[in-house]
Amino acid sequence: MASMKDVAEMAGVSISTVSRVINDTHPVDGKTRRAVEDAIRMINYRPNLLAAGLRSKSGNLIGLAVPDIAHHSFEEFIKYTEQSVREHKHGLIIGDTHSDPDAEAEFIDHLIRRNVDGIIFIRVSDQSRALDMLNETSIPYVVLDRALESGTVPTVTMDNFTAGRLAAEHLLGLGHSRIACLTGPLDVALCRERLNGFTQALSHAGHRLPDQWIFEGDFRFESGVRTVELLLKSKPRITALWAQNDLMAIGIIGGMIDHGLAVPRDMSVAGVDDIVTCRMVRPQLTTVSQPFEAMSRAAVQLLMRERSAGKRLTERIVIPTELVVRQSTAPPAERTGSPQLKTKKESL
Amino acid sequence: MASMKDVAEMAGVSISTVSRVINDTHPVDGKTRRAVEDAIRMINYRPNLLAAGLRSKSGNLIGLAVPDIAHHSFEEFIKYTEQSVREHKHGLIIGDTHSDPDAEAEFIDHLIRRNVDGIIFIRVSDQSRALDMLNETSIPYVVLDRALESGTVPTVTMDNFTAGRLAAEHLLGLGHSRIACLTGPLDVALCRERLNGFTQALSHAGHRLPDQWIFEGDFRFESGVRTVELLLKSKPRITALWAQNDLMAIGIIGGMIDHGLAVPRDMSVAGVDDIVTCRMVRPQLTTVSQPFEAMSRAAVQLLMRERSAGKRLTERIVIPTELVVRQSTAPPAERTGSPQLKTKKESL
DNA sequence: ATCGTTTGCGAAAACGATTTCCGAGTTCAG
DNA sequence: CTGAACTCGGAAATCGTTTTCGCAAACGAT
Repeated sequence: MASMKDVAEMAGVSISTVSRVINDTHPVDGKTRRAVEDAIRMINYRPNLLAAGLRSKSGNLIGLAVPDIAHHSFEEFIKYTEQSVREHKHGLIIGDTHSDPDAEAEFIDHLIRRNVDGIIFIRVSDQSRALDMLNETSIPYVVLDRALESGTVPTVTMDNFTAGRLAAEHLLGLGHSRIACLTGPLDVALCRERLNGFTQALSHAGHRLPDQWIFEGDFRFESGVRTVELLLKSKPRITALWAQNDLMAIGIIGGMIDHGLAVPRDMSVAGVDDIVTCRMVRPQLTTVSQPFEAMSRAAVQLLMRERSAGKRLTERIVIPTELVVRQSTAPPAERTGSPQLKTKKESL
Repeated sequence: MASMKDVAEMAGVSISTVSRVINDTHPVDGKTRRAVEDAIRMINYRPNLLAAGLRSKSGNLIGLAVPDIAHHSFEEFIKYTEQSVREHKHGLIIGDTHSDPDAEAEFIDHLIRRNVDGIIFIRVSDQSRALDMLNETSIPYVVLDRALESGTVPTVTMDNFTAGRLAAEHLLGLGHSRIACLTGPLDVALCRERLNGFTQALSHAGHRLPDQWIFEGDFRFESGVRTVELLLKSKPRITALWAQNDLMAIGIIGGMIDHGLAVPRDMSVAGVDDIVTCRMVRPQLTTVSQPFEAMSRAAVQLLMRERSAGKRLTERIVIPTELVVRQSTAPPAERTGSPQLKTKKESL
């Protein structure tokens, strides 16, 4: 591989000058500059990023820690983060933590050793060692999608409160009043936040959300399926359900179909995220969008700003969200006299 | 950050010895070794990967070039590749090429400058510049999932021929004889390979696959939806359809439901890949599995072997596949006298 | 005419590891 | 007892950049 030295020799200048031409870090005479550029092209020179990073203490890298790479709720974060990182002329190094603190710490250790310029966490846990490790360095980091309790960590989240409110208002608007909710793990702040928005909108409309209508899930498809079983057992006669993410909502739909029930006929279902799968299932899922691209961009930009500011910023960026109406929600069916109810195998 | 020098001083040895302890590259006396290890722990020393990589010409990195990070058919490749790479104590740097040769070349350039130890392509195109660039270096690479025409490139693929055969045999076994196929782009070798296995199994059973029953798609969900429109226009009276990937198969199911048709009642549908979405849609999709994990592991291992062999290997690894039967396939319905046919809005 | 300031460039010192070379002491076979 | 081989470890070169320092020439303002 050709090195700067080769370029310098070929162009008849010093190594320093070559570096200056490449990085535009100091004025260089037009003629000299052209000579260097020609030489670079001539011998197909590629600046070595390890050497540059070693000296300048910037690996030209961003790290991305994800709890599960193949999880549908994260794939778009990964995609847009990569895109944004690349626009900033950096590389993206990705690590799957499997939600395991040890794996996470190991990955962060690896990143530190690589002189990364910043790290993005998707859904780090509150008691993660990783953030402590990073606080001993000067490496900027951002937590995406999950605000932490401690207010000192920079985060980028969607407007979770409004998400809950939008879902509730949509269902209320269709005429529903007996509405249940399938939440994520309630020890996670964003779930409580979404739930707050949801209940507040309900109570504004004069409705309550009794505790028996709140189901706690784990954000995975199976949660939704299992919740249908619970519903069939307790038969709370609800007419609509809002799941706090799409995967669970799709699980609800699947579970209902498995029991001979139909959505939205027998129950309206809505979710959160607007993952691509929403358009693949039937009925297509009504949902509140997670602004994946805007959030990813904001996270990368925050990192870059933090780097150039040279100090930790503790911003909490909140990206607005909106409702996407599709097929899984409709006005509540009349409970009696409806002919199809008679042919149903089961009912809620 | 502490450096080797600090460790050496603290342990009262030379830098070389510290390096030898860390890399186990030369015998070191037990006492000295312990002194060094203590010092390392004491000052929380982390070897710098950039410095190490610069000198040893190994970035401890694997690059992964993907046409679309958020595409469901790839996400499991990404996940398992990351896992396998990490087991080999390397980092994974990921790039989305958007199937664009320029973006791809730019990413490869970036990787070369980082002294990566190997590169995995998912579905590189035949006329990609990237492979030429790499052939000028000594960096090993592997193409995952799509065998190239030119036999000199190391590849890891599933057994595409058998995939086609398994799909056909399954549908034949259920009693179908009028079976259509929705292929991927037919200029792609693996699609023809799958089709060959499919048609061969059909003809072994004494059936033909007429040209009008072969539809060419692009591996995306919308292809499936669109194909249903075509089927409704030409009404070929087929009873089963095999799509060459799950996304298109799920599109078929969606399109049929949109037209008041049901799967497998009105048509059996099968796919290829066994992505997680298969279990989320209703009916759950019968499919031929893509062995994501085995393929990813094989690709990473091939890279590592190539590195230690010190020369290009041109292996073509083929991983076996198997049929996964779920709900979207069933024996063909009787075409006449079937009561539900009368209530259908449309029919194939 | 003089004194700063800017422009333009080279020499050389980092950055933090690995690797080569070498030398001193031990062990062991013949 | 001797030479070869092995064990252990230090000094120094090296990887390919960036960055600091210094110097000379040109420039602009007083």
